[in-house]
Amino acid sequence: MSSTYPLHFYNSQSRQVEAFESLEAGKVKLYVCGPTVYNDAHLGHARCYITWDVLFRTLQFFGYEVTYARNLTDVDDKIIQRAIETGTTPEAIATTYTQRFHEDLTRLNTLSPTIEPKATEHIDAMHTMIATLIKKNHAYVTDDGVYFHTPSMPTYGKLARKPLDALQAGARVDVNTQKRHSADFALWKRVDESTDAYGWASSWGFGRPGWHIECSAMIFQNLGEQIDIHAGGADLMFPHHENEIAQSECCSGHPFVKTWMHNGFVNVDGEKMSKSLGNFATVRDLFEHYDANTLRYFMLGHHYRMPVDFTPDALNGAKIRWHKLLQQFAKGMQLAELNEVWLKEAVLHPAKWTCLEEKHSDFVAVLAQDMNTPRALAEWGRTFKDLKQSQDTDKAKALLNTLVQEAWVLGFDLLPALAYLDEAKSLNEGEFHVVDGVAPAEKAHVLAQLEARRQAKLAKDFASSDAIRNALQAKGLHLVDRAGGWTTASSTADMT
RNA sequence: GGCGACAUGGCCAAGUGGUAAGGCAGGGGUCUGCAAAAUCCUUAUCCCCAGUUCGAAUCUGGGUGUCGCCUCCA
Repeated sequence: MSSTYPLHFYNSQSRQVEAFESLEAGKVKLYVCGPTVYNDAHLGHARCYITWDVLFRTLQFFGYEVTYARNLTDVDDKIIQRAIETGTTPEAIATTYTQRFHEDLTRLNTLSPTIEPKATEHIDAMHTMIATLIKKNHAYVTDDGVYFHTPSMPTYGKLARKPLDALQAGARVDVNTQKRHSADFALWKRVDESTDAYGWASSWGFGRPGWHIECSAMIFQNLGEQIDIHAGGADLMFPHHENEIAQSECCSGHPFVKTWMHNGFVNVDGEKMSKSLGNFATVRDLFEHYDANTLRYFMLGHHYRMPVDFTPDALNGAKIRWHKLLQQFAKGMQLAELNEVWLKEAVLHPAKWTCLEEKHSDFVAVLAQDMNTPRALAEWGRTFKDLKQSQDTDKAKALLNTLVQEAWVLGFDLLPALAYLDEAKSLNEGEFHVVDGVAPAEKAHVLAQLEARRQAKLAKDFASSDAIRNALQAKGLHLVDRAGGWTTASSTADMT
């Protein structure tokens, strides 16, 4: 189909934008580091998974058959710590937060990855890799586990460009005297089974896997020894991804990842948002004030590699913009005489594009150039503008179809436009409308007031009509007058 | 200390050496009894200095500032 369209991505390893060529024609193996499930996802996580969701969608848009693996780290000291604190088991913590993670991501409208491997289900694969690394003299056994010996790999540090001697110079003193080199890292960590029963038997004693080996093993088992794209947060580049390369390449003897991609952070007051700094806003908290599309619009308004500063002002700007777009979309549907049934069908089956078509040209070009979503949003906005200025039913239909297809690539859910369609329809039918944010008990009263105001306006008793308007506005209701004297009232509270 | 990234209008934010996308806010017009909403129009020479070039926001060097990684972290 369109798999020949030239794609370009920034490769963190070469530090430049490269022409993308998949290992196997028409197919892409994509791996993204997933969460450690011990806490709710915050906005930083949301950015990560939205970013790579768009990459997943983009690759498909360009005709690739993508195998997208995103793991779950369900064994980790933090999970165990959390279990101890709350008097439950690590498994229970992992299950709970895995479920909550899925709920959050579903709400964020991310596509499910093709596979979602769990660390605890790949212990055997880790053991196999560790055994191979020991055999090849890249790892050694100590009293407290197994370590990867970094000097055994001459090219160690090639991703983060941190040669071993540079690491040593600036490194803080490592307390672990068992390690032969301060940069060596654990593949397997032994624990005392009598006091710490959460672990697995191994040739090197009862214990738990090191963090880095998990991802390598999950990739080897599910995608193979060589993949096209490995993505994750910029903070994972070192040491996590560096160590993955070391283990994987020393184990297999050939290149591990073709293109490394890293997303920038979400900052708060100029500082990285993180659990350790405690300055995070969870996705769940944000859902109380912002819808998923708004969060996505906010994120995609920034290039994925750049840092994003999280401020209420910026998020509100995205919210206002997004809802204007929905409104325009609904108006367009009216003009094109398209209904709810059409939208639901179009959203469900948007995949019939031909992305080289003229109508997609600018949108496609900017996405193909290192996934420039800010530009893509601008191009998308131009189509909305065309729609807004369109007087022609057929043209509007075509534009709406384009918008639906492009919304799919960016991961926006257009179904909320139906609320605006309802609003527009009800006004056409000649009635008052009260939308979100008005308590049911209040609604009858508000409708009565709106009718009284309408009568006053018809009688040109503007003093009375203005008095009613002032009273309603004092209650936090926002009035929008339409033709025929009809009015829509909505709560302004949800626009904060 | 080592390595790296970034610095664009009131705010947010793109930008492939050829003369600054888009959004929010603001200003003006239209519409409306007024207001709101909607709609149309509208606002920059790109941190500083030097250099390369016919030409630089875009390349080079030097400053200044901010952030990140080097420790768990998306």
